[in-house]
Amino acid sequence: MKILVIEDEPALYESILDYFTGEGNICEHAVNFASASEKISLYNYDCILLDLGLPDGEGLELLTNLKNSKKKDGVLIISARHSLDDRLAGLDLGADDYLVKPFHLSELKARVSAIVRRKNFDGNNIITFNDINVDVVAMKTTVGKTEVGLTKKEFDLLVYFLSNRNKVVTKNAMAEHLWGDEMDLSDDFDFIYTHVKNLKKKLSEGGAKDYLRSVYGIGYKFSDQ
Amino acid sequence: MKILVIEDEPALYESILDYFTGEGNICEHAVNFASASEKISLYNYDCILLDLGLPDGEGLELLTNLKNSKKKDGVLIISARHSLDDRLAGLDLGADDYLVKPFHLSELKARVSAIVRRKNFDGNNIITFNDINVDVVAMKTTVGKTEVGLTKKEFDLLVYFLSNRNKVVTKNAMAEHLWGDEMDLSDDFDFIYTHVKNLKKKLSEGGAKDYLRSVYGIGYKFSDQ
DNA sequence: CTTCTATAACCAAAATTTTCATGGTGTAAA
DNA sequence: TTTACACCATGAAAATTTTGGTTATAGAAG
Repeated sequence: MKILVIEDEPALYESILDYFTGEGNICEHAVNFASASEKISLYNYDCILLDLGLPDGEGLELLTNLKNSKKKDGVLIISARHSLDDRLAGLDLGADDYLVKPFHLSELKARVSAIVRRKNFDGNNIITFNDINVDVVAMKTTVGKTEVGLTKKEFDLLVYFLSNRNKVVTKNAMAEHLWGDEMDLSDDFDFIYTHVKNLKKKLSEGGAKDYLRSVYGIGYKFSDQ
Repeated sequence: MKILVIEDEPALYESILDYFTGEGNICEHAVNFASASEKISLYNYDCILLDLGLPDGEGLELLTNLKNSKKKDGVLIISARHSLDDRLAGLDLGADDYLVKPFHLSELKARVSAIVRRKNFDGNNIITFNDINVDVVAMKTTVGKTEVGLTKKEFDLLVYFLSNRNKVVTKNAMAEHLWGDEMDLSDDFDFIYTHVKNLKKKLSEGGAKDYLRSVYGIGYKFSDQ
């Protein structure tokens, strides 16, 4: 994921950059209107984090320019101004979301992810892994040309595996992803085995190879070998 | 990976401990300044999770003491204080990151992993030693192009050897790192021999040279000669 | 009411970790 | 040099933990 951070306050942009870089994203950075404008026109970003209070220009103008071009980068406004007017002005001009300072980085991340998901699944909403195709919008899964009917949990599980292909996913992570905070992590979640088993069974009935391996003591890994 | 959780609120530290233990890590725990201070001085941790609001002392002092010693444990501050000043104070004293409560456990895990990666592997997921490659995220080990399947203890042992390459590691240090304080250090841990043997066997079956030498009366050394 | 889905409970199977017994090896002192 | 002894290596078996598969039940959806 590629992100542009437009922000002049060093303490803030450093922590944002560190954070998103640490998450494995590509981050760029602009401290003023001029360099931001140049970067926006030259490159494409999955999401632009835009601070409204820039030293040499009005941040909203960047947004106007962006929208006048054909670009479709996501825009998240971050600003200390918390009046409703500012908020509406930003959203009216086509920003995807608005976050008031100060905020938690995890909050910021959640918002950015939401924007990117919304944008990406709009056009290209199919995840592919060899002969497996998953349409996340139509919630349809095919192996080769045969469709396999998955339940919701099975589907979520598959999407999670596919977006973490070739990595070991722990059972904790699976539980947190599929069941969120409702699930007490000290509970046993043996029933994950049942969902995993059902998913494997349906995939193999559809004719897929056995991509999913268990990693003893840790979790699972979805990969080629 | 060995982690120390310094936190006095039972609900929170229990879920953190459950989570990280479930991920296959060694976790220890302190509820106050005194015991935290003792553990920090006696042992080494990959990462210390430090809550600033302790009942009997100022958490930041622990950080100061740690930095004054030669230790290089990673430190992640977790705190309810979300002012920028608090944040900067912690980072100025040498903390590696700062996370504001409340947070998601997966978020915490990501931060801890990032810290450990940065410290131990130059921010890289892959550790290399001649023909040996270890991907700590995919949990995959290869010698040349052949993959060798290691168990968790073997894997941890190898990672520990590789991050202490060309140094002699004592058996005590190995035991402490792989088993933490569940293991009474007065016990004999002869079974380390077994794990070492199994690791050596699998590596040599994969075609690796015999990099691991025992150092009589001390421990082992993983190196070229 | 019927059918499908999600969770629970249970036991069997598999993998890992630890224990144990035995013999070999390095070191230092006699 | 020899000897005693602690240390290390190894193989096999026991103990423990984790996973797989079956079946049962509750609850939602149709």
